[in-house]
Amino acid sequence: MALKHSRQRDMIKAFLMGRKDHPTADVVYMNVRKEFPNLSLGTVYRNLTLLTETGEISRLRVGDGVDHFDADTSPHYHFVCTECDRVIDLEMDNIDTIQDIAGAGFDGRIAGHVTYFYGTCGSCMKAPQPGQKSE
Amino acid sequence: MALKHSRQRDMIKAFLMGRKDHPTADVVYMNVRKEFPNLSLGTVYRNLTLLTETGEISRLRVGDGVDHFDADTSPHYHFVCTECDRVIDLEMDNIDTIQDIAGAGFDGRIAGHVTYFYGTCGSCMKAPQPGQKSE
DNA sequence: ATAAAAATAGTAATTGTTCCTAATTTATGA
DNA sequence: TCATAAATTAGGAACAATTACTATTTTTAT
Repeated sequence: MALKHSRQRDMIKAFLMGRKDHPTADVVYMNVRKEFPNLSLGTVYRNLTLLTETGEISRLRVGDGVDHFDADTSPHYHFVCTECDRVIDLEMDNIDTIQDIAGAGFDGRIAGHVTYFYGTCGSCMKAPQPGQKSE
Repeated sequence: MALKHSRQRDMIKAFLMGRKDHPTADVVYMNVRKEFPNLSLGTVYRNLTLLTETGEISRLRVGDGVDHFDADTSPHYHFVCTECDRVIDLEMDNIDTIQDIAGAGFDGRIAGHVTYFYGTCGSCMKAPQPGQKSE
């Protein structure tokens, strides 16, 4: 089970590191494929899972039914725009105290939490009507 | 489009109200079916969505890839046990200030947030090894 | 160079969910 | 009470995201 090197995995990780949005497996596939035409979607999924397991990237489940991936593994939170569906990094103070608040009076052990914020992003607030759902 | 009454919808809602765990569509289907043998899975999904839209129940996306439903629509948080997968209600103080913390220095408008806590629940902490995944 | 282990491409299968259609139920009101 | 229209249903097909399978190709250590 010793990890072996693979060009595909390198490309996938490099692609993710070059983006500040949070692409889905399909977006990774579509893009990496441009330079690696016979890349397989299964390979993308397998490597995204593998990289998640080794902690090199992280998997984001923001509730839209599709997994997003983030090469920035430092602890931070995400905002999901309900207009354009973009997933945006938030720079904000630590809120780990919510775990203490949640743990008070709870008989189990709280190991972590997942939080995402939603609303309207800056560009959608400025922008007119047209929903310019990006990808 | 005026809502009409339906026995199936009543049964589905009644079933949900009688449970304090947070069943998935399939669990609802399996159970309501016992008293309503020719219930269709599509009907369950459609009504769960409908009830969610009218605000009578709420949909929970805890990151396990399956939607859970909750007849308790009062604002509260959930804990997901990573051992038995149970989704448990938490009684805890308000943490809405996290939205202000997140909003500071963000150029969009934050309308809400979704948070769930995870760890080991009380009964799994007491219990021996065997993963007794319930449903 | 060789051979074992790991990874790949391509495709099939699975899962959770939504969509479709003809038949049935529900609400209305003559 | 009966007819009618609108909403809902059962059942199954369709769909989207993801995982599993398998023969072939790469990688890495000898």
